[in-house]
Amino acid sequence: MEQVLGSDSVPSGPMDKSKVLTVKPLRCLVPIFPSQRDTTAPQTSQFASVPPTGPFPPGAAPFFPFFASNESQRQGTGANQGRSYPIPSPVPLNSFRTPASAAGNGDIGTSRRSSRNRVAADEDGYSQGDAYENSFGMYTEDGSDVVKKRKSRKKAKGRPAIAVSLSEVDIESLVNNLLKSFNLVEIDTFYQANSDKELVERVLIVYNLLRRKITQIDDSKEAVPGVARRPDLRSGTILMNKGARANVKKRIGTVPGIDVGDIFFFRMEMCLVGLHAPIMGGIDYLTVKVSADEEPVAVSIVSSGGYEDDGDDGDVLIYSGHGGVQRKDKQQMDQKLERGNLALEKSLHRANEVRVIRGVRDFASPTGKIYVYDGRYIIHESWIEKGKSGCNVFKYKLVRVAGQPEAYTVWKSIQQWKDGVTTRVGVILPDLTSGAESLPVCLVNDVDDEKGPAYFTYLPHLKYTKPFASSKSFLNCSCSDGCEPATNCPCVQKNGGYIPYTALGILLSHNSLIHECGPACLCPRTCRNRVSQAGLKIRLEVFKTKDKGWGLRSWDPIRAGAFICEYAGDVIDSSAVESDDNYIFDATRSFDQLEFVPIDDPVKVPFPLIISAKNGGNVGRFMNHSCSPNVYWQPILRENHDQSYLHVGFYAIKHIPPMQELTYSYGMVRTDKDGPRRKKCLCGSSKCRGYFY
DNA sequence: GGATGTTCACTGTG
DNA sequence: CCACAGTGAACATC
Repeated sequence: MEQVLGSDSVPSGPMDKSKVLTVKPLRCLVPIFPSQRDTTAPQTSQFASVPPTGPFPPGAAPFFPFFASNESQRQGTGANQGRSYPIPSPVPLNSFRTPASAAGNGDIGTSRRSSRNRVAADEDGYSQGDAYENSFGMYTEDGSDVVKKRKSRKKAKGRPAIAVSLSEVDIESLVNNLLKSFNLVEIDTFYQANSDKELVERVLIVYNLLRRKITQIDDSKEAVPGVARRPDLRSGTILMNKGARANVKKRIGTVPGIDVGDIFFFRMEMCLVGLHAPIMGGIDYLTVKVSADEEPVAVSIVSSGGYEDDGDDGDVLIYSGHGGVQRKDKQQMDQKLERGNLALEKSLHRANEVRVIRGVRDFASPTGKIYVYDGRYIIHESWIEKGKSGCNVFKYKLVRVAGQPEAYTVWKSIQQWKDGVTTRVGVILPDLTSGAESLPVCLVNDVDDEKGPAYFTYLPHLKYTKPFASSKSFLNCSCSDGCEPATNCPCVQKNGGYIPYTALGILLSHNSLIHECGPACLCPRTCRNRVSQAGLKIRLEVFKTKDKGWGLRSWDPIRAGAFICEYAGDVIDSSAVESDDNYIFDATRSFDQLEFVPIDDPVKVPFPLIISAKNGGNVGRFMNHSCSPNVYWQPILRENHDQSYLHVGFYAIKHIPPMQELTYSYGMVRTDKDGPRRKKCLCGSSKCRGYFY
């Protein structure tokens, strides 16, 4: 009914609202002026409120010198300095980021080939395990003093307190190692304000590594009541204080390094990369100078679901303003035209773009949410409605700017495919595994008329004719309820005292050999330490790519670290490799250090495993190569008395949105002398080597 | 009165 | 359920 009000409020401006509201705005409403610019034009810094060189928000820049000295001081005393692993010393500080301004033409990434020279270093082996693991294994005492300390630290913002608790020292050195590995130690101020894809990705990956690691540590302690269990916030604060963040400068419109469709699993992630700054609030805005006056302008909103409604059109969003809820007693009251609400109002009149992030329920983790960046919207109208309690609520109608890649609508389509409401176009087979997997795997071709890949037998698991023999005999566990962290279960011990996975089956740390429970272990199939044995958890599809044959992608969003599938097939001897076999997985190849996996010693594969999936295999055989992959593999060992079964597990490097192709690096043949096996690479990445194995 | 430092309120989340 | 943190804006001090 109020729609009537809404429709005529467009031309008549804000007067309606001030009439309805007795509240006077915090800042006066200056006269409306037309959007002074075509909104499709790039909006780089028209409203820049922060000069590129500062002054900087407190908490970021001023602390760099401090941390730098802290860093060098720590060099000799850190918890793992005594270890023999080569410290990734001053890091390949590839002098890296000359201010992005200089690279105005966006020619990034061409100078990074040098990471290759690290390959030579790995050839003489190393002890297994990684620095992070080991540095933690030593201290698992309680952290009861941590709580108090964190409070008192708040005063001296960002200053690392004198080490009180051993585990805090550990976290400090873990963080420093991570930051060094990913070249996030002292980010150029301008680059920090105006970032790019590289920085965004590195920040996100470090955030997730840190968060998972802290989760793992928390997990291994017995629950201390009162200790905050929010690794998401804790790791976020740490990175904030260290300045390891991107796009600090707020901006209207597109954020460098963030693509429409990108997904996030925590509010903190969006905060760290400058997509949406408020850690809780739904509306982000900045203040712009208008002659002598200032006014707020909205930059992004998070719609956490609930009230969007408006039927099936995924390009329209009805958004409610904030406020109107008494915090203490949860009393409802009228919303006021201030802060975010005022900013949205201003954006409406200026016809500014507003980024929209849609929160959707995460079915893999019912308590969690996934945030989908759905691109830029324009506010078309606003009005006031009476809420349930009879109080005034602001409503804004946003319409998606045309010409952007699909994002949220993809999610809607997938949901409909799953529900059987609509059918996927181009389906050749609804389940190419014929029921061999716990979930169906669709075979789809919507690009040409090829009817499917060459014949093969679907094998859900790796087939061994003979396991690797071991000289020693392994203990099996007897955890009848499944293995738990912080127990003396032999399988947990083999993993350095931890279970390598979270309760959700997310891999907790990179670069370690994963010891899963073996056939003789008495724990159930559902044990947390049998993630790769539990079958598919992600709804995958095999699809025809434009130019790379068949490929693999997912209907479900995938979290960084999630297990995707193993590489199934027949374990063969190196002498049995046929030259026309395009489905070889060869763990003895050399694998370039992945850019987004910590620069640590890579895991040594304990046995020379070669798998052929030519005649038989699983979905893993369809995953294509890429020089900048979103998936990587790790060896998994399952032991059984004196036998070892080595498996290859695929895990997500980063969060992967639905329908994005899954790729990993096939590696290089070590003795390659420009041999005949080289294949032209079509990955299309800016870092493409041009060929693979 | 401009610059800088401090405190507080506001915002849902996991 | 409830502690949690970034930010803007008001307030305080230089």
